[in-house]
Amino acid sequence: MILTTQTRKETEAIIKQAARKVFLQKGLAGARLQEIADEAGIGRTSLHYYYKNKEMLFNAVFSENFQEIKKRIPYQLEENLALKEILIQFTKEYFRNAIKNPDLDLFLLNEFCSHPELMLNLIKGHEITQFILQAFEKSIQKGELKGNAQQHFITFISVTFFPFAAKNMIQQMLQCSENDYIQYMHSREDYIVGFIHQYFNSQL
Amino acid sequence: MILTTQTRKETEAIIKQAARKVFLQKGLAGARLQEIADEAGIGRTSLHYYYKNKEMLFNAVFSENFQEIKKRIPYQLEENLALKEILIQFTKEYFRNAIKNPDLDLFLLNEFCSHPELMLNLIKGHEITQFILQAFEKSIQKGELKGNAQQHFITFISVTFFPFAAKNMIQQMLQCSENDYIQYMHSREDYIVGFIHQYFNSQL
DNA sequence: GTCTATATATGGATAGAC
DNA sequence: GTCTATCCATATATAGAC
Repeated sequence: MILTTQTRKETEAIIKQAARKVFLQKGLAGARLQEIADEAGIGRTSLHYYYKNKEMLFNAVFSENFQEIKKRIPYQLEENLALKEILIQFTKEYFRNAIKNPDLDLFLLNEFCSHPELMLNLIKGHEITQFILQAFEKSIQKGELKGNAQQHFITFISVTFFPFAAKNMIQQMLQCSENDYIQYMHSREDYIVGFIHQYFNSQL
Repeated sequence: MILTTQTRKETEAIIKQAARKVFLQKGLAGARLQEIADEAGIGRTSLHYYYKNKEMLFNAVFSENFQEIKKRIPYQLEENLALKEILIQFTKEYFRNAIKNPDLDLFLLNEFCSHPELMLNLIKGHEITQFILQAFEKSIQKGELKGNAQQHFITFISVTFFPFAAKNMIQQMLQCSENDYIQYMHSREDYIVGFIHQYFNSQL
């Protein structure tokens, strides 16, 4: 670490980055303040100077991860864009950001179990879920799609979200390196666009 | 709880079931022995009579979950079954078992992160992954499918596995009860069969 | 703002009566 | 085989010197 005079904000940023790494790997219960302090290169008790306790540190980190996930989701989608276009835009934006941070997805999935109230807020503050779900419903009404909006929706988030959440599982199933995995995800973006087109064609 | 004379095995079964519930929910680090004991209806310290410590209890439970996942996977698939049939049979068998135990899927996903070596064994002992992957490759060679076997494979496990791993997330996104979720998963089985048929048709 | 020392809380493990 | 009491380790949190 380079010795310079750091502002409080800078030190906090270093701590949060260290904490993020440990929390994503070990979870809230499994993370040790010692490990976070080591990772940040400061004394363990100094952590308390910046963040009163573990939970507040977790919340600080979490609310940033939270923002990061939001950034993956294009909320400027126009109202009367065709469903196909909505899905394609969503996918591109999501992939662009998720490839950089695939660890966040599994973390989120776990948070939905352990802190459902918090996650409900994330969803509610940001009505993309309802927007896409309703777009599916409209599309069914228009006769572009058959069947059930919920099932289509589940399929869509499965093929986009899961490959990131299951990063480690996929690597081991395909017996490939991390680099190979990243390659697969890069080419998966185009694959999904094709998948969306076929999904609509085959339903007619 | 009904008071009868229990054999050691029976008591162990009760403890493991209680422990399973708590471990799946909280993970190894987050689980409290007190909670497991309460759930099992015995004293906290009595746990130690049956299992020396937390880790041994965890391993006992884990090795059973391990068996349970194996049961979901039909390994008696015939060699020259058509890919479409392989996928349909796999899906039916998987859903039949996963609906009863959707919690296991997220647990597994996490284990692939925290204990990759163990999980690799699970995969290797049971070559279903390679079998399906190769079936995709053969199908591409035969001209039934276009594109990349790995991408098709990832899509297939995404649409089958993810809806269980993301149980809580889906419930909150769709703002539905647990019963509604189970209903969706029951009807999803047929949806997936349709999905598989369309997947092949649209590729021609 | 960081360190040493120390307090406190929690939870896991053991001993021994019954 | 279960309970009470107790111990001990770990990890979080605080106080106060520097």
